[in-house]
Amino acid sequence: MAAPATTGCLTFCSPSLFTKTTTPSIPIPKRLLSFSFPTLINFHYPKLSSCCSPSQTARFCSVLAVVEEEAVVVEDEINREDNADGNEVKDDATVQESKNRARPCELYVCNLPRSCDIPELLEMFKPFGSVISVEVSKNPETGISRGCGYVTMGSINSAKNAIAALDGSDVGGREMRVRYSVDMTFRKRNPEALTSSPKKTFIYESPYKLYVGNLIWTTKPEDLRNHFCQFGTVVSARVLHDRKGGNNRVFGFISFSSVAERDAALSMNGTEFRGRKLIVREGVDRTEP
DNA sequence: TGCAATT
Repeated sequence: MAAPATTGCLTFCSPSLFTKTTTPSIPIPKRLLSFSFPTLINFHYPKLSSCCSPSQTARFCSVLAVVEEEAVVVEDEINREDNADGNEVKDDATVQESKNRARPCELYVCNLPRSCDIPELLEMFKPFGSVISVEVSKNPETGISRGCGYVTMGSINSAKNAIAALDGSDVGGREMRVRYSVDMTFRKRNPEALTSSPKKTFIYESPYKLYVGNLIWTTKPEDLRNHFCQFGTVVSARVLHDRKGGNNRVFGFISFSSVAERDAALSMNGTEFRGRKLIVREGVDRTEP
């Protein structure tokens, strides 16, 4: 039997996080999740086995987190003691922690070709918003992909868009499935859970939103994002198609991380984008209740 | 290598 791999790579986003995770009591953060920090630090763990139990190591060697732009650690499950008998005894704190594990932007991806790895997955999801993390589940002994993985997006909106665009699409001859990830701790293999959407609605778009009209038919969210990122951090980009009543218009919404960025982007009104004069004005907030 | 898979 091949020895389990002992290397992994985690990307951190702030110095304090880095410091915290390198203390002996909390050797490795289990999860990387959303929201902004300014600094990205790459940190490699050459010897996971020296600070984790074998089972924990096995879990970890199948995970490689790729973090772009923003992230923060919210859990340190790896530090939890293994039960000596191997029995699943969960204390109240553990149960509570799992219940609190709201991951509305995390997607479960399956039916991937075994050859599909993190960079390829990242490329597929990037057009739909900032990608917080990409993981591919692998057999720790063989290192071969299990054909499924997790992609955490930076917003519910980008998660939704990614599902809409990517679920059922062809990846290497297979029909890739993209669903919201669900916590399997309490409801193992519940088929309904596969189609469930997050209970909690967080922020779909930032309040600093603009309407962008008069787009050409082929405009994609990433085109909008690329065009407007010169003004700062694009939180979300959406493109809508309206062909009702003889209309054939394409418009979109773009949101920024600050009012200053939003205001700067207003200057695009009347400018040309792919042969058409853009209409850019303040977006009406129609966030769902 | 696969028709279900959940870190």
